[in-house]
Amino acid sequence: MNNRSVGIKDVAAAAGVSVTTVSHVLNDVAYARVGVETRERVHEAAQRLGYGPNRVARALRTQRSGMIGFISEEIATTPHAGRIILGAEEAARARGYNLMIINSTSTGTDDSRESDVADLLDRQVDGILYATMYHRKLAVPKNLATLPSVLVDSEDISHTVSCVIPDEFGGARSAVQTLIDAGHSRIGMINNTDDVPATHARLQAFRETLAAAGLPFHEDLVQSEHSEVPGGYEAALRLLGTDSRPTAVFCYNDRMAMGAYRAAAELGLRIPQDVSFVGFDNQQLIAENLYPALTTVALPHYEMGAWAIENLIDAIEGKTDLALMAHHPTILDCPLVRRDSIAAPRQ
Amino acid sequence: MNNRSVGIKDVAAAAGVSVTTVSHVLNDVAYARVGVETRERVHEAAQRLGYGPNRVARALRTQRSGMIGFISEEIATTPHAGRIILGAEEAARARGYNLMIINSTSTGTDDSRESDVADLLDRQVDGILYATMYHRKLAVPKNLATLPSVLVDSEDISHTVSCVIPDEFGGARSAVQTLIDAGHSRIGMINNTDDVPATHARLQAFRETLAAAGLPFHEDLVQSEHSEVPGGYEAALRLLGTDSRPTAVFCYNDRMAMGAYRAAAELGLRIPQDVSFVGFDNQQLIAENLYPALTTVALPHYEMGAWAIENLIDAIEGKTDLALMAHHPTILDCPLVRRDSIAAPRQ
DNA sequence: GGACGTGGGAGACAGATGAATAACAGGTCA
DNA sequence: TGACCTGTTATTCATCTGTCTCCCACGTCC
Repeated sequence: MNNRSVGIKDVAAAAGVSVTTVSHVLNDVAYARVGVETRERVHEAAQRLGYGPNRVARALRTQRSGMIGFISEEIATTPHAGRIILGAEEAARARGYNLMIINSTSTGTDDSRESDVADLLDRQVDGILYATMYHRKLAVPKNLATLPSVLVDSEDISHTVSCVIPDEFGGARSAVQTLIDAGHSRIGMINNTDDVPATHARLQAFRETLAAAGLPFHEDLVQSEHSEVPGGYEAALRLLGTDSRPTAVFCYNDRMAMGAYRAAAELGLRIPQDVSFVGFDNQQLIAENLYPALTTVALPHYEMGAWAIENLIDAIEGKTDLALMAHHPTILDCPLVRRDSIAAPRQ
Repeated sequence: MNNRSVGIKDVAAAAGVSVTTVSHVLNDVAYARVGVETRERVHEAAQRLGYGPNRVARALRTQRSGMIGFISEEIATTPHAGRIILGAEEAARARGYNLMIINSTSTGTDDSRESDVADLLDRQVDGILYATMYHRKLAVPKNLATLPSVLVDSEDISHTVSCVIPDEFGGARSAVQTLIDAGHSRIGMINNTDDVPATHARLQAFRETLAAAGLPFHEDLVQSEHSEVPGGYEAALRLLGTDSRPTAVFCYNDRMAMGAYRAAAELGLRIPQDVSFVGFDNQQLIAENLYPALTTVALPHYEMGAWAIENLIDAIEGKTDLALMAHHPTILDCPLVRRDSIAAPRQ
């Protein structure tokens, strides 16, 4: 189909017109006046030869590469990256853009981060999507602001780059509310110990949602540990290993919930009959495969990737001004994914 | 640092020489003779202005874009994609290349696959890496063979495109051998029902390894199911729910092992005291977090990504001929990752 | 016969690279 | 002493593949 080495010249020769005319016809240039019959000859020739415009040459002339740089931290270590890439890639392709991927390390120096951006700049990308693997506030490379760019899952300390983040608070609220709606009044939380926005927002939502329902908040029903499976296990042991245990637990993430499941099993507690759980992150490998399957809150990674690209392209094409959104992050919903880990408390 | 809109012309003007001279100096062209003092002026000017060559213009002129197309199926659905991307990206960057990512669906038509490739061809990529998410034999898009390309984790039916795949057989052999070495003589296997190379190779390795150790093969100690957690659970119930149960089980993958863990727990069997397990895939989220942590075989996704890029670039730069390797796939090791799910059988 | 409408082409241009060549100092030879 | 050669240093010009801004040719109409 698409033979390499067939250029606009070949099409022009085949159609018996000049390259200018071919360009005009194929790009459907508004001001160009070309006869209907000529247009057909051009289209037919292009089709027959399998002509596709050389995007590199076009980029040089138009100063638009149609490429968007995608910088991601730690691409391989979390499944989240894949969802962001997918959302971004599909959105980009739908509008005729492609993605160039660069993997950055979260341990990199400012200089290395800046040179990652410089790399993309040399490639003449039209915009940059900068993704981090968990929600935090960071100092972006200085040169990032030289073209349209969007931060995914993080906030720019200086508020110069616009960003899109998940609604931690709302997600946590619906998680807790679901437990309340199921009839629970003594609810515990297993939290993270890291000082990141999610830790604080989810705890805050936990407290406020309880308060809104007229339920008391007990300090000792919140146990914090490192946000991995072993941490969840330890925290759950403390939380559930007493007579005054909660009948439901909101876990900081699905990994901690996985640890909590084991703690419950060891304590002889059945899920959800004896204790209900709700997680956060919707890591499918875990949430779908735990037994019983875990009800959890999904992070909108796909949606954030797509949102970022849509707005980036709008900015590139002059339809939006990203600077206007830079001061306040865009917040996307974290929907609850219902599975089987919640039941009414036993009387 | 890197200001956009500073071109070779600006450097030339600043250094008081022609653009050609700047090009010669910065590219360290062998045949160009430029005085030492002039060279210094050029370097100093380039440095001062923060000049970086416009890769698009260079690509047009040299007919080399320095970009490699990366087509992946189902980027988001498995963590494997991330490892391949990471291996590929790091290898590419180390040699001055960048990656353009395209997501393809395994359900796509031949036409859509061909147009994915055409997209990359229009972008003038120097080579293409085509990755699938599980090992199988497939018909590659016809236009893939028009430039250097490598298939990752799959084989080309027609043997025209070279490929790199995991050593399924060797990996399965070391898994089974480890069980034998631990003292087990009655070993079961939980297999997949899909007709893919891994299913057959792993079963074959299972039989041959038992035979090599002088152990008998019992038909009923191999149970097959759909290769997900529920399948593993069902198969394990059949395998372990009898008096003549094996003392160790080799699982087709870590997800099936996860299901098997639950079956063992329900049957009151302790791992590894009553039954040992070994998995396949090394899906960290599962293998590290099951209790006890799962000993398993790692698939060399990172290594396959890196190998593919190295050989692709060698071919692009004329250092290798990929066609020579096309007839036989390159096979990479699947190392065993020891954790805590294997013990000696009880007397 | 000049304005105007229509169909299409010539040539500059984007930012680099590479082959060919100019400019010049110094040396050689008749 | 002038013609010629040589080696060094750097420049000019063409090229890569499209796009885009004029500009031209031709007919027609008042």
